[in-house]
Amino acid sequence: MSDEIRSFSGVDRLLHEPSRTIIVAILYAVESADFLYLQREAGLTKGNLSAHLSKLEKAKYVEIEKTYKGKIPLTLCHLTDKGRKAFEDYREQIKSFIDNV
Amino acid sequence: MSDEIRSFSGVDRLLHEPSRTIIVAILYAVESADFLYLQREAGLTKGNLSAHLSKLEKAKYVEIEKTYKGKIPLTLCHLTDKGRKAFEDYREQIKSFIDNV
DNA sequence: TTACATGGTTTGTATTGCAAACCTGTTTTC
DNA sequence: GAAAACAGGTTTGCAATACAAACCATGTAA
Repeated sequence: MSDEIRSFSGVDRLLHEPSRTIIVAILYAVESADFLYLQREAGLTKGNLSAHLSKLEKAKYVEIEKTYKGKIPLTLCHLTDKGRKAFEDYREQIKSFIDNV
Repeated sequence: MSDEIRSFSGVDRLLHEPSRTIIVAILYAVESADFLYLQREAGLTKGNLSAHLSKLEKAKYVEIEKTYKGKIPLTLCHLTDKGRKAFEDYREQIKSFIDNV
């Protein structure tokens, strides 16, 4: 078996969870998104999105900024450099796996 | 966001677990493998491999045949048509995701 | 007989993904 | 101006998971 395939076991588990893959893919494209936009686009419940964002934040993959739009809260999220790189690496690894099966 | 990306949330969870992805990738290539060969190739503990194989068997993705090589047990595994197709679909979905980010 | 491989399976545990319930404030309704 | 409804999230409860360690049944060696 090729190393590309075996190395797949070391894939970034944080990004390998589909909900989070989607969240990060969105953030990768738009640079900044608010909570509700992310929720709609990713098709997640609030609780779910909140939990996933917390994990991504804890890993320093995303930065979360809590502000206000007038008087209502507004949570803005954007990918950090670390998160951006992790996502690029993840894609490379997946791609390499697929190409080597 | 493109549908390819959103549809990623519906990815086959059984195959999306790296250990199982590797197991199935091996079986996809060799048609038939025994337990210990799989263990070495996939780099898993016996317990782990046993558990993953059980899940794949329950989903009818693999067939497990317990025979003997002389007097010692020999467990042979091979992909079913269903498993083969599921793996092909999985790869397509992943590929489509990557290409559309 | 006792020890030690071989080929696995079962058990224990910590982590997870998810939805439902909850919370804090704001706006509307009466 | 109190009560109800809503917006924007967070916390809680639970079932399912991945993993390794312990276990088991059989066969071989000392």
